[in-house]
Amino acid sequence: MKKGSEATIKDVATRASVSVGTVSNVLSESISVGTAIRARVLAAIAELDYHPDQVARSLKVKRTRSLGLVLSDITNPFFAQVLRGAEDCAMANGYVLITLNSDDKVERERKFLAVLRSFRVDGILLVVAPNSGDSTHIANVLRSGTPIVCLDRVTENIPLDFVSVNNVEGSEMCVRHLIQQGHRRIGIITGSPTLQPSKERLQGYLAAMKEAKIEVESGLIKEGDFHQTSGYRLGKEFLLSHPRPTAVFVSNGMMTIGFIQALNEVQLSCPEDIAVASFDDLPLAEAFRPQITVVSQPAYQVGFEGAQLLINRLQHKTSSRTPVAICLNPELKIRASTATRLDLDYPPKSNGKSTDRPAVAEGGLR
Amino acid sequence: MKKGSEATIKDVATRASVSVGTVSNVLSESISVGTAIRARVLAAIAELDYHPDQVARSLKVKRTRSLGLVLSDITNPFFAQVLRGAEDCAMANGYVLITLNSDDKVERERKFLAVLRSFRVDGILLVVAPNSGDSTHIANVLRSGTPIVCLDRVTENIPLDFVSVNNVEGSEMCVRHLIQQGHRRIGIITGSPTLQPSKERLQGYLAAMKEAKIEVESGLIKEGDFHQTSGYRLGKEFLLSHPRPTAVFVSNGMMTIGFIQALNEVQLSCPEDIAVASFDDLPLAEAFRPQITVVSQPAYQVGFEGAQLLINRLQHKTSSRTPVAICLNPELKIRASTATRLDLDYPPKSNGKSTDRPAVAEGGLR
DNA sequence: TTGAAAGCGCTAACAT
DNA sequence: ATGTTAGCGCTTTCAA
Repeated sequence: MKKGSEATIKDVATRASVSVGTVSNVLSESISVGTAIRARVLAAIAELDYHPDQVARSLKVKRTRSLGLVLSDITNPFFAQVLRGAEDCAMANGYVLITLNSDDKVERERKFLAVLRSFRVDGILLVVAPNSGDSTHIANVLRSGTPIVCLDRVTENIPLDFVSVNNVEGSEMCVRHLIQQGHRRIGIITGSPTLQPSKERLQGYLAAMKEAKIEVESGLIKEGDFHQTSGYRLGKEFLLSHPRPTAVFVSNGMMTIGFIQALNEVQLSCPEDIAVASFDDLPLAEAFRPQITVVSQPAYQVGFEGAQLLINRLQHKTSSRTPVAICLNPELKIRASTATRLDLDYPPKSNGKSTDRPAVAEGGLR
Repeated sequence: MKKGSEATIKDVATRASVSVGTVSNVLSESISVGTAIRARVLAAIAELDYHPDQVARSLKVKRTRSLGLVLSDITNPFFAQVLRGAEDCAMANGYVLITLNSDDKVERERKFLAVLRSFRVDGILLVVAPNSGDSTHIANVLRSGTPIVCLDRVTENIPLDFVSVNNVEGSEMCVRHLIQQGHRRIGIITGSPTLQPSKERLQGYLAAMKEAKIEVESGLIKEGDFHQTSGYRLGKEFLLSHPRPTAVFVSNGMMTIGFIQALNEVQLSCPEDIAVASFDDLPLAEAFRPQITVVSQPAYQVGFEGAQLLINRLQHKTSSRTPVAICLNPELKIRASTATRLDLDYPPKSNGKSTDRPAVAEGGLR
């Protein structure tokens, strides 16, 4: 073995005066080896600082003990948590994770899947980018024999294992809560309409409104893209509109940051002038004044269970041929941003309480 | 080639009726191949959906085209940005990134470095965990011939390439700004004293204070750990202390979130009652009311330049044997949280302005 | 320009 | 219990 390069199994064998097969046996621990020889081999391994070559091993055994994780953007705290969950599960099972950020671009997704195929990852965790119906690149991966587990969103055409959160129920709970607080004129900032969770959260909103027999004007639904800037822009629109909604449900955390920013610029206070609730818990949701009511997603768990599902498939512990769908429950955390209870009598008596809420008096309670 | 597994170069060769060597040649594009044959090979590749086996290739060429990134916690927005920078640079150069979260635990770091060695990554980007002087695991990686570039922090004993931000200057600028605003009684919440950036930020604070000839009482320095909860806990301590500091410099972003939380619980307003400045820009620093004055770090660039440096080493574009140190400049972004200018006359006239700032009158301006 | 074949480090089947 | 060896898919010499 030359300095400046890794020792090989052959170096170890030579130093311990045994055959490579024997070294391999002490390494694998499945085939028993004589105690004396075993000790010699172990000593040689330590002395040479030998680290088995996974590359060579992978070529031989046709498994790399690595998983791919393609997600939209690690900068989003939700996905950072998903990653931690997936990593913990992967490491616990001896797998290593290769993470790639698709930025929700199909071209990037396509390229990254190709890269992961070349690297021969054993399986892939995928947060699909919104695609325009063409998912041949995904189908091709499957045909090559590499299992895929979808996280957070499903593919349109291909039936796949997938782990997600009950978005419909989450936003339904949340909007129902707003309604219970007396709100009728409730706005929503949605994500891109091509994204599954975005659609479902809108759906939950609509369901809750319908349940309460509240008609939804089109102006109350504004289409964002799950990024901070759209939350800011559309927040501004809502806040400056007449009549203003009395409550807004922002359908993800990044947009909520933007919304709060808008709220601060306009001179309105929350929850007196307008109530706010958000999908996604954020470390800062509790730091804001007021603290934000949120639908909290078990993000870490999404990653962990996804990885577990994938690994089970790889080890054939999951026998069913049909896709497994795990749907985790979100949790509504009611905080100060929706604390004000609107008066349900209409028209409101001039008791002074509603003087600073013209929007409510004008259009909130029909 | 069987269905359910990847096609090999041999499959392609057979289908195109050429030798594997020829297929390899069209793939590498370095050796010219007859146009007709070339076309046949390309067709076969497409038909078989062939993806070259990087594992086999790596074994042969002794390079995996993968890099390792060991950082403390991807949940911290700073590191999420670092990752994006490193990934972009890596992908642009045909490398794939394997990211591992050490949680600043040496045992995890040790294990992960071993994993990365086994996976034969070509190089490693490392945000070192605070170690107790023992960095043999790092030295061993180097001896094996794998280059390491340190990010954000340096190792104590081993001279390594490294990319970081000028922490001393950053916090010095910031504290100097607070002093210019008339503050004298300035508190600081530090990170773990074992962490390089933490030490340096404290150092900058001390330098600015010394420069202004302000004596620093020990009570003004509180030791946190760069996590949200310590910012909250120590924030509470500061805010409830008598005399209270008139300004606090929180030395990282996570702790600032906690600090704001504390600020909201105590009935104090910022910047009137107390000014706040933070190391690390956060997406929410601008969303808070008031907007927070911050020392913004070029996090993305840290990752990008680090990866570039590493790749240059791998491709022998960086000839120097001695370690390269890149130190990026942070930027002070002055915002509303430090907007109030304290009266510099002492003792303050009873003009009503200072009545709600007993701490200033009592101990701030000596 | 193209083909044939050695060999990268490892595992596993087989031989001793 | 231990040693020997073929071969995983590829690149790269060398020969044709």
